[in-house]
Amino acid sequence: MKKIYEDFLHSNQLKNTKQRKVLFDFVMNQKNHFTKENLLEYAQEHINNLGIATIYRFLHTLVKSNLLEEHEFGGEKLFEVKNPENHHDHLICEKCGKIIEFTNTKIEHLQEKIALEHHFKLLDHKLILYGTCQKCQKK
Amino acid sequence: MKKIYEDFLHSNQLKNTKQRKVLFDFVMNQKNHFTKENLLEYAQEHINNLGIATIYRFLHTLVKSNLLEEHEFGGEKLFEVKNPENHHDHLICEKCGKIIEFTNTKIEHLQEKIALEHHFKLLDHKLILYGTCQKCQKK
DNA sequence: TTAAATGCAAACGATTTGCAGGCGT
DNA sequence: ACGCCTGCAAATCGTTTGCATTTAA
Repeated sequence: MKKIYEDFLHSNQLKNTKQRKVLFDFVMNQKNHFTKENLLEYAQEHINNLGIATIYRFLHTLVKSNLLEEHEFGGEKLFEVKNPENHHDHLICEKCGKIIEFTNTKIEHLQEKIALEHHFKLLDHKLILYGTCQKCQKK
Repeated sequence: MKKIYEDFLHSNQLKNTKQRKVLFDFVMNQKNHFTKENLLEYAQEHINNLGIATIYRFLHTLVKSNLLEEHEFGGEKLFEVKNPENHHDHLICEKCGKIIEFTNTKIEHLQEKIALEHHFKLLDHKLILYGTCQKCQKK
């Protein structure tokens, strides 16, 4: 993962600055979703005067490099490390915001079939289920 | 549809102003997606000095009343008349932006199953397939 | 009559941009 | 040394809000 990133930087004549190193360290260790504030907070503990613009520029870079995925679930944008071998979709509780990840190969196959029927080449998809989790149903 | 809307207005002590009438006329005749600019353009042909704030307030009202659905596909927000009997998902060409609507009951059933497995009560879902349409593949 | 709605402009939050100086290669 | 990168502040974009005035019921 780190290697892919550094190769990406190199092949695009991008420099591995100390800001990017810190930012990438944070991202690489995220198992779940994170916001730009999470990233900013971490970064500012390590680098003085780190500007918000750097955060935005970095996130764009990672999304373009296909190492990060951007979600807009509820209000704020969430980012997540994109791992092709570990694709998943999301089930979200509308009351408490809890996010559950799932995969379903049957649905994925059906998606391919639908794309085919419309002569599309399928590149990506986004499936979000909104509901109420068990705890919130009881309340 | 118009009746549902007027009932909604009445039961919420909302007034059927000339602005809302014009705005609703536009919305009611949309078979596909439209943007707030589409709505604004139409409305300003009929009413002088119609402010953008009125557009936003009207759209909120309709979304709350459950007569409109809001999408955030690519860049700008799209609105669409919400018809429970005609639910559908979207297949989008990433090159030309073409949007195709589809329904697939098998997928819907699988979604219910997934929600059940996680003890969620399923309320809504959003499925978007991104791909390249036939025309754009040839280019 | 009176509560809600409108237009306007100012306020707002998130994101982007231009630029002068700094830093990695 | 060169060109990319950064921090900063100003600019921008979409959207929201406060307020004085108008309008539907």
